[in-house]
Amino acid sequence: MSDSDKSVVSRLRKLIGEGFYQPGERIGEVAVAEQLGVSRTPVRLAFRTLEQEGLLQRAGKRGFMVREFTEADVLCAVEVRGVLEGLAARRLAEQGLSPALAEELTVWIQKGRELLAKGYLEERDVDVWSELNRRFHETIVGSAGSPVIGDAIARNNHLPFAAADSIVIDSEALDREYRKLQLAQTQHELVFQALRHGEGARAEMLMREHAFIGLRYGELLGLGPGLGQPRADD
Amino acid sequence: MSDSDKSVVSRLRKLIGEGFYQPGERIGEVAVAEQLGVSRTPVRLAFRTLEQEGLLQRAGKRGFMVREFTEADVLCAVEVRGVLEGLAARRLAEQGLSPALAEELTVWIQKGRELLAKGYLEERDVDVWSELNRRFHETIVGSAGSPVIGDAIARNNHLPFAAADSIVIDSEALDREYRKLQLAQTQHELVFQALRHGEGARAEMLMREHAFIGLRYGELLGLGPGLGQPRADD
DNA sequence: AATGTTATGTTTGGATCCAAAGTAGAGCTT
DNA sequence: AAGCTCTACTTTGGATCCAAACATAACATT
Repeated sequence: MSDSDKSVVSRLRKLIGEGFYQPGERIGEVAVAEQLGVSRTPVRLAFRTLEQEGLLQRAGKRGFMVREFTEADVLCAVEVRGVLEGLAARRLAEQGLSPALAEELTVWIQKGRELLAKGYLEERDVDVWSELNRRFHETIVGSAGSPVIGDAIARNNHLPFAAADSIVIDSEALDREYRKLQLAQTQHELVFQALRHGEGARAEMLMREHAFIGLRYGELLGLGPGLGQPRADD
Repeated sequence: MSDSDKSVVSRLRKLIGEGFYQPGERIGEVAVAEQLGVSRTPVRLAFRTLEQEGLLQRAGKRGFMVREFTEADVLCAVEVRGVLEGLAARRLAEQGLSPALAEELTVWIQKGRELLAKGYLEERDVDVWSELNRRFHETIVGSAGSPVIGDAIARNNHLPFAAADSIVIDSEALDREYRKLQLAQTQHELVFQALRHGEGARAEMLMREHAFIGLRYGELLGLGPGLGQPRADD
């Protein structure tokens, strides 16, 4: 995929994620091509990619439409990531952590501890957490013995609300986010503990539960049973 | 996707699955276009689709190559299907089976019983089982409350060895296949039982284990610890 | 007036053309 | 002789052109 081709896909992904195109709306090749200032060819290629990613779906015989996602879909996508990351964690626990891998995971655990040690959260901490969180998850999934699991997770993460780094959202309420990240950090440490001790089932269930943190921790803070907020970063 | 476009994708999928192109081999647009008797455009579109499906991967800066799959990948893909179908089953058990759904599942259970009642397997029974097995799985996954899980499974099933209907293989050894299908039928009935009683965890674990049937039952028959055989149907 | 048929317009899919990027090979220089 | 550079060829990506399919609207017929 060339740079500009990739750019068409990601620009389109961004536009869809931002709700520029209404869910259910028919989306034409020419319109998008003009909008993005390219010819129809890269748009046609991008449509196929986005169809596979699940952001677009066929609109009858002709053309595509923006896929509509319900709250149930969001919940399901998070659960899917949970079971897949859980599978990765269990496999990793069963095959045993190599010293190098334990070292690697310790790094991200430690960075998390340092980030939260000062007892509050700053604006710029958000990116740091996002990065270390991503690396922690990537390391586990990438060490599960086959890229197949990671691929499945990556495909699921194309749904903009399902990705693991869609946790941190509200830069305005940093104290609430701090408590959320504290819980996330604890969960990371528990997963690591289970992995080190070869406790496959425990690692799996912890990882599954961890997936819900972006979704359900709001209830603990009295925000109601909603779905949390849309993600901030991309 | 037009008919011929779809045909290019599926014809390519078939060729790759049959090992016509060697894993790791660079695959060029012009070569494939000539081979299939179409222009480069539909081939380019198909390559994007197959890349998303995981059958092709980028070969450096230029072009694609056929993805290579190890035994570990095959095992992982089956496990991925297991946890996803397990998730669907658990959700279904937790939300409760509607009478209509129980009725629907009973049909496929019953058809399975009838198929196996005569005590042996005939050549033409293979297709019948393949169909009812597919419908049983589809019904469960399709009723899990969101298409997201089904999509994830569908994407995983693009790996030719991961699909649920890749169970039945060896039309030469029908007595061995009969015993395999007997076990599969029992597992279907146990899953159904768990679903009816709202036993989410049990339904999940049964469904997970059921995923392995195409892979591991060979060991029970003294065929060695291999991966079973490649699938027969498409 | 209502329905069916035809014609026109819109949109997608396939083919071809052109440009850009990359790779390999040959020749030159040190 | 070895390494570097320049050139030519291969291959991919983007744009445009043409054909086919589908939808819509208008007109005619019952």
